[in-house]
Order: sequence, then C-alpha cells, then structure tokens
Amino acid sequence: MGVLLQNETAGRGRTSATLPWGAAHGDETLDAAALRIARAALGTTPTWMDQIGAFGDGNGHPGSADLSVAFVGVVPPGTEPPNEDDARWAPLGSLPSVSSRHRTIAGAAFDTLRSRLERYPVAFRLLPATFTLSELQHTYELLLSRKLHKASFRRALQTAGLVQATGEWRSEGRGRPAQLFRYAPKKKKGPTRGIRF
Amino acid sequence: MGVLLQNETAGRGRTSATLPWGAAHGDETLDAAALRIARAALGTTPTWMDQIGAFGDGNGHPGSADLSVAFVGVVPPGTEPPNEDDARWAPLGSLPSVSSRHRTIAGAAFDTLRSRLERYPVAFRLLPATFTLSELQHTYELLLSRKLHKASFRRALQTAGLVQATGEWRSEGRGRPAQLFRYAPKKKKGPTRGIRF
DNA sequence: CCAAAAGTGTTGGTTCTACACCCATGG
DNA sequence: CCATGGGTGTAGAACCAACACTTTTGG
Repeated sequence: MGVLLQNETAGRGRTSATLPWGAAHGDETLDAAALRIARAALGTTPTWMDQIGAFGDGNGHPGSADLSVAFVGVVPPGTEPPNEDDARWAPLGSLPSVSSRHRTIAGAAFDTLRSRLERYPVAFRLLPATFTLSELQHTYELLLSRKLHKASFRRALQTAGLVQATGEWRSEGRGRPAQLFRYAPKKKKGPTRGIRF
Repeated sequence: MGVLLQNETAGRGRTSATLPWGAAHGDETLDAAALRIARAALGTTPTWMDQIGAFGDGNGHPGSADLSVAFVGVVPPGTEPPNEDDARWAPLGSLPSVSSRHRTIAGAAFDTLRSRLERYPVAFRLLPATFTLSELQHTYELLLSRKLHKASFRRALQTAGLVQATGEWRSEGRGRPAQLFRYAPKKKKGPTRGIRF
C-alpha cells in the first residue's frame, strides 16, 4: 500500500516530493486530465480512478491557481514507474517532505477508496488478473484496516458470486498451495439489505 | 425534496435558472465560500453542508473559469428564501431550463447526500428539532428511494439510540396522534459490522 | 514428523423481515 | 362504527463470528 511520489527540483539543488500533478488543458475534461497525468507519472494506465474532490485553503495570491482537484487511482502490486529518479512508491504512513495539502489529499484518497470499496468491488482492481483468496482477503484487510475472519470472508464472497475458480494452483513457499481465482461477477440482485443509522 | 434555484437575467429580458453560485474570494477556504454563497441565497444557514466535487467539461475558453466546485446543503422543510423573485424551490424531478452542468450537479448532490446518509445521520438535519418517527421514516424513504418496513425501522432506530422521546404528542388530522422525538445521539460503539461486497 | 497456510463444517447468537395485532383519533 | 395512521410482539429466515477441524505442502 504505497503512494506514488514525484521528485521535484525546487531551485538551488534542493528537491522536494509531491504527488503527481499537472495543469488541465483548456479542452479536456477533468477525468481526461487526471488520466493523462497519472499515465505520465506511472508509465501505465491505472485500473481504476475516481475523483476525490477539490482542495483549496485560500492561501494563494489572486491570479495563481490556488485550487487542486484531486483524484485517486490504483494499480496492481508490482507496478513500477518508468524511471526511479523521477517517481517512487512511498509508504502511506510516512510521507517525507510533502506539503500539507498533499498530505491532506493522500489521506482523503485513502478515505475515498475505502468508501468506494463498500459500494463497488474496487479491491479487485488492486490485484492481478488471477489471485488467491488470501491475497484478496489481505487486500480487504489493508483497505478496511481491520482483520477479517477467513471462513466468514469466503462465505460472503461465495454468496456475492464475484469470483470464479480457475483450477490452477500456486505454491507460495510453505503451506498448502492456494487455488487461483479470477474476478467474474454475476449480475445478482441483492434483495435490498437492512438500514444502518 | 426540492432544489433551490436562482433566477438570472441573461440579457434582453430573458431569464434563466441556475443553482446558487458565486466566485470564491482570494482569501477564504472553499467551505467558507460555499457557506457564504448558500447563506446569501437562502437567507439562513444550512444545517449541513458537504462538498460534492469539481465539475468541468472542458468547453470553456482559456482564461474563463471553466470549473465548478459544487456543494450540497440541507435545511429543514418550510425554509423559504428571503424574496421569491430571486430564488425558489423547484422539485428535483423537473428542473426547468437549467444548464446541463447544473443538472449534473443537482443529480450528484442527491447521490452525495444519499451516500453520506449511510455513514452519518444526515437525515435529522432535514427535519425540525422535534419530529415524529413517521416523518423521519419518510425522510429516509425519500433519500433512499425505497420503502422501509415500519417495525424494522423503529427497531433499528431503537438499537442505534439516536432519538429521545419528548413526551409531547401531535395530532396530524386523522389517526392516532404521534409522539414527538428529538435527535439525541448516544455515543455507542457498533462492534464492526460484517463485510459487504 | 512438524510448522504453516489453505480450505471447510458446524454452532450459537444476533439481526432482519414480514405478519399480525392492538391503540387512539376524526368523521 | 369504521377508516386511518401510530405503535408493538413474535416467529421464521438470513446472517455473522468464532471455533474446530481436515488437507496439503516445505523443511
């Protein structure tokens, strides 16, 4: 679980880190601009993106663009940026030398991702095409920041009908090999769950 | 369930309707600007506000501010804008002569409100200080766009411990009078509910 | 054999939904 | 009395968390 940071030379040889950013062109939508910037920083297309929101603290001078429209995107693990000098993955917990606004945005990105997770199966976009159920569970545990019970997790997944067994097995070092699954949602009508206050 | 629209004179005596809007001052935060604009249009302070997001379709000329940062706010029913010539409530279903972006924003506002509802008790901000349980249920049904079962709704509310009976009763015409309640949440820890895919 | 990780069955408690019913009021 | 809406009890189903257990690999 990392955040992609870019190195910037801020004059006199000093470097600082920022989230990937850029200005929107005059004739493109916000989503298109975000996708373009993400691709440029990452070298590949994110498997999922969504807008977080607009951030502005009012500290800008008139005339300067004191407004950031932030987006979140995710990629499967192992994705590396094209050149390590310009961009690198940083752990979410410790973002070194990042402006306070970018720190706020990174936190909000995590919140947005988590809230989307409870409504759409975003977690699968964070995994390769085939994955083990333990990997899926660990992804959910990372995003939700809490441990999940193995049997309950698998039963809920079975009920939701979102994955399909491939028949392949992968040995992960020690222990019994795990079966690989792929994301294959069946359009099922959830019968409108209960209300939560 | 209405949307506050403002009348604007668009030259040559033609009028069009827009969502309340305004430019942000250089030295105020986005939230402060939204609050200021909402107060000006409404005559009173919304009981709840939150950002929806940024909207821009790339159709603007360079130099013009082709970006809208939208907010939702709610007020109890019966709130009337100061003068009916400038602003009025329009039903959400039929927004006459509103630009496509503002139509998009109005729809997104409803979605944002609904998604916040499932996480925070926003519905109470749409009601007066005291209300009947049926009014509360109807508010939830409006926001969720589905019927709720009366007994289940009240049981869930009881469990959540969010309301307090006032002891007052109100006769609503026909039928048995309904007891009035007030919003009085007790800090209770929900023991981390199950997972939903 | 042993440790480790995958995968499954069962059980008891909680929560939800739907039904049925009683209560109080206006007409 | 009756229609209407408020308010409550209960039973069956669905759900969930925890435990216990078996299976299969590497060392």
